[in-house]
Amino acid sequence: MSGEVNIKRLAQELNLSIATVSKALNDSYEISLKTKTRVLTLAKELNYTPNPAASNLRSNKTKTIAVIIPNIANNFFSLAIKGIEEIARQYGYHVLIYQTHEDIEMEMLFTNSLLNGRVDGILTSVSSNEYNNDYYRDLVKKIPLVFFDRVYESLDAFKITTDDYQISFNATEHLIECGCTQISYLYGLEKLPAGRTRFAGYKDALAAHGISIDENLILHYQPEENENVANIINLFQSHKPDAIFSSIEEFAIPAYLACRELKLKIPDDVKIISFSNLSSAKLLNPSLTTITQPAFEIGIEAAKCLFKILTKRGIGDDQNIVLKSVLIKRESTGC
Amino acid sequence: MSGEVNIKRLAQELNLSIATVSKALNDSYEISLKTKTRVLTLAKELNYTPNPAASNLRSNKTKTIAVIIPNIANNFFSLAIKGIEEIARQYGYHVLIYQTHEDIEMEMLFTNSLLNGRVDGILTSVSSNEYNNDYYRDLVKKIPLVFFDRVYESLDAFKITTDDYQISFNATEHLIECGCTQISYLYGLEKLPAGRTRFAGYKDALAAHGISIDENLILHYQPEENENVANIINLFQSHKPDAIFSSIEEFAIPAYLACRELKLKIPDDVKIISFSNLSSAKLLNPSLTTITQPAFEIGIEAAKCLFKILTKRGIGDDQNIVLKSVLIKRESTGC
DNA sequence: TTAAAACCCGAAAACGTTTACGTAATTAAA
DNA sequence: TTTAATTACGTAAACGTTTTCGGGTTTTAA
Repeated sequence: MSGEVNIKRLAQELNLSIATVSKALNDSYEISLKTKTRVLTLAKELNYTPNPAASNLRSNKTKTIAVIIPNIANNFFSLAIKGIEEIARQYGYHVLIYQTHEDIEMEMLFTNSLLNGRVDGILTSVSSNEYNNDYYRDLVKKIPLVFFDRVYESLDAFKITTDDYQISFNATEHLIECGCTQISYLYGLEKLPAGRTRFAGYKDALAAHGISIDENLILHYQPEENENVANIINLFQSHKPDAIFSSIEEFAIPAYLACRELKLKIPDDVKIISFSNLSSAKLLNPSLTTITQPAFEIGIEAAKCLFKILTKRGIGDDQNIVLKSVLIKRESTGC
Repeated sequence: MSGEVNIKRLAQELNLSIATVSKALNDSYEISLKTKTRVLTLAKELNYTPNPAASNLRSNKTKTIAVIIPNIANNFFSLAIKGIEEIARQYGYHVLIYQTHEDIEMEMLFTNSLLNGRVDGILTSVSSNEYNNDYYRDLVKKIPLVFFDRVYESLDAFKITTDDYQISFNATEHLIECGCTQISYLYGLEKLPAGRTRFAGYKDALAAHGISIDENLILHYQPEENENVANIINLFQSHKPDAIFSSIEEFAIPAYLACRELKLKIPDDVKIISFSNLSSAKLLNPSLTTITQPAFEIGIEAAKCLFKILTKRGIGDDQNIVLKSVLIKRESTGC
C-alpha cells in the first residue's frame, strides 16, 4: 500500500536483513531456498523492481548499451537497430540510440558522454564526413566497442562488415556482362573503408575486363538530394554512360528521377544497379537491381559480438566478422 | 593521470568541499563566480563528467526517456524516432528504444521495467494485437507518458494523432471521383482507434455518395505477408473490386504483388491507394497514391509534449494534438 | 567425541552524487 | 554602533543497492 517498495521495505516485512534480501534476489548461494522463495514471492506481490541507479552505482554495471549511427530513418540502419534490439532483449539489456547526422563532432560528443558509466558498451557505425582514427584508437581502450558496417579499418577493434569489395566487383561484372562499358560510378562514403572498398571492387572489375576507368563518369555524393539529381542529369548530358553503379542507397532514387527527367528508358538506354535495402525495390518502375546488405543480420552479429565481450566469453575469436551481401538482379539491369 | 575523476578528486585538487564543487558544477547561486570558474576549468581540464547513476539515485532525475513502438524497421516509426531523437538532443536527454513486435505482453513488460526510475518519461505507440485500457489508465498516473499515432482514445492522457478520419474520407472520395464503386478495404489496426477511425472515414465516404458497403470487400490484415498476398488474390477472384484502399503500409506491396500475379493493370483495372511513408512511392510501378502521415513531425510533437510535461511548462494546454496527413495523388489512382 | 567444513544470515561500508542545514565573514539597514 | 541580511562555503545525511567480512549454527569427517 504505502510508499515506494525497495529492498529495505522487503527486509522489514520479512524480518530479514537488507543484505539477505539483496542476495536472495540475486540468487546467491549463501541464501537458503526457503528464504529465497519467501523473498521472491513478496517481491512479486509488491511488484518490486530494483532501482537501476542504485544498482548501477554500486555494481558498475548498467545493463545498457548505446547505438551510435548517422541516421535512424534509413532502411539499412533501422534494420540494423532492429537486430540489435532483439539481441539486447535476449540478454536483458537496454538500448540507447544516438544519431550523428554524419557529424563527427556530434559523434565524439555522444561517445564522450557515454564514458562515465552510462553504458556497458557501444555499437557504432561511424559518420562519413571525416575520418578520425586517433580518437577511436584511444576510445576502444576505454570502453567495449564494436564497429558495424562503417568501421575504422586500421584499428585493432571488433568489426562487423560485409564483403563490399567482392560484391561490388560482381555487380560491376554483371553490368559488363550485360554489355555496358561506360559505367558511371555514384560515389558515396568516400572517406570510409566501406566506400573505398566498393569503389575498388568497381575499378578492379573494369580493369579485369580491360575497360579503362573514366574519371568523368565518377560522381560524388552531395548531402542535398536535389543537387544529386542535377548532377546526374549533367553527367548524362555531358558524357553518355550506359550504366549507373550507385554505391549507396541515397543515390538510387535520384538516379531514377534523373532518368525520368531525361526520358531515358531503363534498362534499354541505361542500366542501373544500387546498394539498397529498399523493401520496395522489386516494385519500382522498373524494378531495381540491388546489392542488398544483410542489415538485420549485421545488427544481430554486432550485438552478439558486444555481448560476448561483456560476458567475457569467446574473446580471442576473430575480431572481424564479414557477412555476405547479395546481388539481386531485376529489370533495371535487364539481362 | 591517476584513477577516476569524480567530484571528490576535483574537491581535493581545489581545496574545496565536495558540496561546493557540486554546487559550482550545477551553477548554484550559493557559489561565487570565482570558484565557479575555478571548478569549471579544472573539470574541463580533467575531462570530468558526472556519474549518471549517482546523480540519478540522488536526484531522481535520469535525463532519459523511453520510446516503445511495435517495430523499428518501419518507415513511419523510424521517422518518428528520428524526430523524437532530435528533440531529445536539444533537451540533453537520452533515448531508450523498445520494440514490442505488436505483443501486448512485451509492451507491458517493458513499461513495467521503466517504472522504477529508469526513465523520466515514456513515448509510446501501442501494439495492435490487443486493447488494454485498464493497464494504461493506471500507468498514466505513475509516469509522464505521451501516446503517439496509436493511442488509447478514451484515456485522459496526452495524445499526438493524425486526422485519420478526414483523410480516409477524402481518399475514399478521391477513388469514388475516379469512378470506382467497388472499393475494397484492406483493414489494419482493427483494435485501435487509428484503424477504426480510418475505416469509419471510408465507410462514411461511401455512404455520403450513396454507395452501400459490401462486407465481402473488406480484408483483414494477417501478420504473414504471404497470406496477405494470397488473400488479396482471392478477393480479386471472388469479387471484382475496382479499387483498393489499403489502410496500412504493410498492405501496399502485397496489393501490388497480387495485381502483378493476376496481371491486373493499375490503374486501369484497379486503382490503389495506401497509407504509406515509403520514400519510393513515386517510383513504384506505377507510382503509388499515398496517404502520408507526417511521421517525423509526429515524433517532434510527441517529444515536445513530453518535455513540456517534464519541465512543468505549459501543462493545461490541450492534451490532444492532431496533425494533418496529406493525400498525394499519383498514377495508381490515375485521375 | 571433536575438529573441520558447509550452510545461512547480518552489520556495515561503499558507490558518487545532491541537498538540507549550519556557520563564518561580509555587507546593508537601522 | 548594533543588528539584520546577504554571501560563500562546509558538514553530513541521504538516495537504494551490492559486497566484504564476520559469526553463529548445523552437518560431515576423522
